[in-house]
Amino acid sequence: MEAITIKDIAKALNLSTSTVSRALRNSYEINPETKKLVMEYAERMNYRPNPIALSLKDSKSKSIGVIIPEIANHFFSQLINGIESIAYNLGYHVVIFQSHDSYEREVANTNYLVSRKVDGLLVSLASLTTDLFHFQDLMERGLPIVFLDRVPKEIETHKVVADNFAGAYEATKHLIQSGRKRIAHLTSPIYLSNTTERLAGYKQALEDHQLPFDESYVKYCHYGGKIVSENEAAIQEMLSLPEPPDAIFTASDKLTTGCMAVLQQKKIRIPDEIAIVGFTNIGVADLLNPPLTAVVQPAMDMGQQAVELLIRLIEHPQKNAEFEIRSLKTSLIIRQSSGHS
Amino acid sequence: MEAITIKDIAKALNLSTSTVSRALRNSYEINPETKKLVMEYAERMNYRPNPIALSLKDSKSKSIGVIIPEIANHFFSQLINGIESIAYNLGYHVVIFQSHDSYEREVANTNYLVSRKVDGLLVSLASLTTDLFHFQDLMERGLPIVFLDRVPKEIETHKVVADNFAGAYEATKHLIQSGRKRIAHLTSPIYLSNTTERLAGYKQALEDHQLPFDESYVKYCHYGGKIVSENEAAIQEMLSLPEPPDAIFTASDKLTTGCMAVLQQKKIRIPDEIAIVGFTNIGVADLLNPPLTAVVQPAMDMGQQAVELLIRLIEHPQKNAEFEIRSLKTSLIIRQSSGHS
DNA sequence: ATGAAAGCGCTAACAC
DNA sequence: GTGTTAGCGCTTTCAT
Repeated sequence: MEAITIKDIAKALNLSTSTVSRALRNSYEINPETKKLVMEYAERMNYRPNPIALSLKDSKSKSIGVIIPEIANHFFSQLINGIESIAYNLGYHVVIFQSHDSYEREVANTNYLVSRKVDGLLVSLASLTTDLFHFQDLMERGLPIVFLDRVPKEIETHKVVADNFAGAYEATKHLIQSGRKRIAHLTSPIYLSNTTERLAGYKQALEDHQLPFDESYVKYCHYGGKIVSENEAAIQEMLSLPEPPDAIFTASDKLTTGCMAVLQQKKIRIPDEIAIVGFTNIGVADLLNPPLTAVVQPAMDMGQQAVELLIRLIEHPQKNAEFEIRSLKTSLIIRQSSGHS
Repeated sequence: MEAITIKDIAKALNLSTSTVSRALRNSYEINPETKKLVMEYAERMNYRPNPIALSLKDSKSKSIGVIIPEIANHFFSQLINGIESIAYNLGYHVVIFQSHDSYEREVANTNYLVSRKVDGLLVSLASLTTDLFHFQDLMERGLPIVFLDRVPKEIETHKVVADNFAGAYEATKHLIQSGRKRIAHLTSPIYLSNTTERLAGYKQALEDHQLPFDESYVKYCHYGGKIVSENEAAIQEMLSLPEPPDAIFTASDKLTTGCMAVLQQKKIRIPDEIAIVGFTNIGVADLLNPPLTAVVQPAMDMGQQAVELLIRLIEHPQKNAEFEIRSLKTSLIIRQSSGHS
């Protein structure tokens, strides 16, 4: 186990540690011969600099913290995929925490990551977070943060999101053009940027096609579909309306599959009785019954762009910053659940 | 940003750093009054020990490395879920790497993690790994490693697996009892422990029920279903047999969904023409067309038990060790794809 | 009961 | 071109 250190090399070669250090970093002031000697020996002994010592030295840990609602979710696991791939190539490692959509856990994770000295934070907000002090405070103290997917309006920094408005608009328009008149919207808590933007796209599509907007067709699920009963209740409410919907536009992975499950269990035929379009990155949309029409987010790409921005921020701190908001295109994949003929 | 250090406390309180250090660690040799003073001040200033300095001191990083084939996969993301939850509670953080089932990436990740000084490794082997030197070498140098799910026969250490034999046996038996006679098996490369064990369970079930074992009914997918064409080819071969199968037992998430996709595209009706049982943790098995009969692994639990074993190994290194192999029960969830009437 | 000093591995300012 | 030294934050002998 005992790893070889610069000191060992110095001793073996009868040099000082600084010379060795400089040689290894290919400093111009070192004699080429010495350099060669050192490098070859280091290579031969399989020397690896101790990253912890480096971290202690310049208080950089070459790691970034990621706080997301949950891992076991198609969208987020693809996001992580993108994050890891880029971070790895840029020499950073990634520490992942799940908030499970709880404000308290989000705060706890944030504090922990900061105490572990991450160089920056990548965050997708918990659905129940409304107070942003824990992030604002850190940013003021100079910690780079980039938000992605679920982003706060109130904080100025880089953000990477899907074009939720356009995605929702397209989904709703598609349902309208497939002949649906009473389109409901099953969505997450209104605090989320996602929710607001998707709701706006949905409304705009209705308006542009001369359909009335009816508040009672919009149901917010506090737990974003993770609690079955909540899901069921919301859908039951919709179905109990004097004019029940003939289509539902669902706003997330869990909400979509949850909704399909409830309809299936109630023996409501999709799309005959109710059409569905879901905002989801589920991998097997093709294989569902019926195959699911989906608004797909470029999750990998979102993850990649977010780390890039974060690492740029870490390595070139901006003073009076120009912050970017990147909005990536979603794509509507039409299958049978939307009843398109 | 500037975090408060022990030195700051010492200066503020007119004490030496060592006294402060001892007071904070509640050493018996410190005057209760001083102790109280220090602790209160530390609390008030929100002092947090610098974990990097601690790591450098005793060359423990309080982090564990995880190497798995891929994140964006139901089984593995649940596994990570379990791992993270326990590790977090025990004060460790988790660094995740994906091998993408490539031997080279597995080796590269291993080396990287070791150079980052993780305290231990949790590994699920890449499907193409046959040479285990990179792990053996580390273990001999004293690095604790625990394998899970895809484990090597040749290495002696703790291992956590699903009871693959029983799971496969049960799946196959279920197909037989549902009236199927020609049951094929679509699986991963034979090097994987999983593959061997599931194959054995499959064989045993056939034998116990007086059905012949026919080698041409078993297809190994080198890339485990991740390359569509390979999947297609394997299934095509099965279908072209003089006596094509009337059921397929698939050995993994990707293989299962891939198989369903191919059958669907070929307009082969499930389960009428071909029944399917899949070894998979896919979350929406219910919603598939048809609903999928599945052998489900206790992925969360497997992850949790594996970290526990690993951390135990890290904190109480065993000399002439007794190693555990934990084999956790799978459960067969019967739905329509297996044609059970 | 408290302080001084060394050391974990590395870098960099400052000698020479 | 190379060596000496101090310092990153903390723990831990060894003095007192």
